[in-house]
Amino acid sequence: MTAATGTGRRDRVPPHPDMRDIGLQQVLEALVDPVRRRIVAELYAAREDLSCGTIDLPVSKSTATHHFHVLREAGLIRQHYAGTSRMNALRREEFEERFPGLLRAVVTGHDEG
Amino acid sequence: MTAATGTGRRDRVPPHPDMRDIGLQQVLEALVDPVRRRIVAELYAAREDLSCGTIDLPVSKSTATHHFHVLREAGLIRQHYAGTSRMNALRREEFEERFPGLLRAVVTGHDEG
DNA sequence: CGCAAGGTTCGACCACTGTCAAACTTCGAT
DNA sequence: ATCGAAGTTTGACAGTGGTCGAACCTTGCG
Repeated sequence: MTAATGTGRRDRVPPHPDMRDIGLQQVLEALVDPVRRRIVAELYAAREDLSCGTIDLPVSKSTATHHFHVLREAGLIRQHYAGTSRMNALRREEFEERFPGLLRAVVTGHDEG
Repeated sequence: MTAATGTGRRDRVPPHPDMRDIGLQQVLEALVDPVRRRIVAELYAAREDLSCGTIDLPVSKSTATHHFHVLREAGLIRQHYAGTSRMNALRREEFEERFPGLLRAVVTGHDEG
């Protein structure tokens, strides 16, 4: 059913929310978790797509999946498949336009982890 | 040390943490709550001390007390008594120095409540 | 084909946190 | 000295969300 967004191939491309539908509440809920902030920080530093496995996290795979899901729903990352790997990238510009200064402030303010 | 900001009269001045002891985690946990963000936003706009009662919140008094406590512990506000009223003010400059851009980004990104 | 690598889904569990009512404290005014 | 206004403290409760293991699904490859 329903040919997700676009390409038409398989719906192996998960649904990404429009940035205008993202609320500050949702974003802060996403960023309050240290594991998720770590993901964001790594993507911020990497400046390129990273597979889930590339970012090593102190949690199980299923938990990691959960975190990536939350970040995607909050408009922070974009995901797509490359083989069996799921690639992740920050939605920098879009996010910056929607919440100016926020990403930087959060990524910069590192002190734990 | 430290001399809790000011008068020295009674210790009706609650303990305020040193800004250097505040972590990003703590700050985000404080700012993720809509009621607390509302408090911060009002203080941000007011630019002067406000008593707890002045800021009307959709919660009971005891809950309000809790929220102010969290904000104080997170280094976001400074409190002192004036009669039976407890006055609150943002720790603007200090906070800005410790977490540049964060306060503005959060207060600016209003969309809910 | 069959198998391993990389992720996902599904329940279940547990800790944390926001919430309130009730009783209490402190100060100012009557 | 008494009363009310403004907050605080305490205890209980409920919802949420991060966590895991186990079973499952895709894709790439030999």
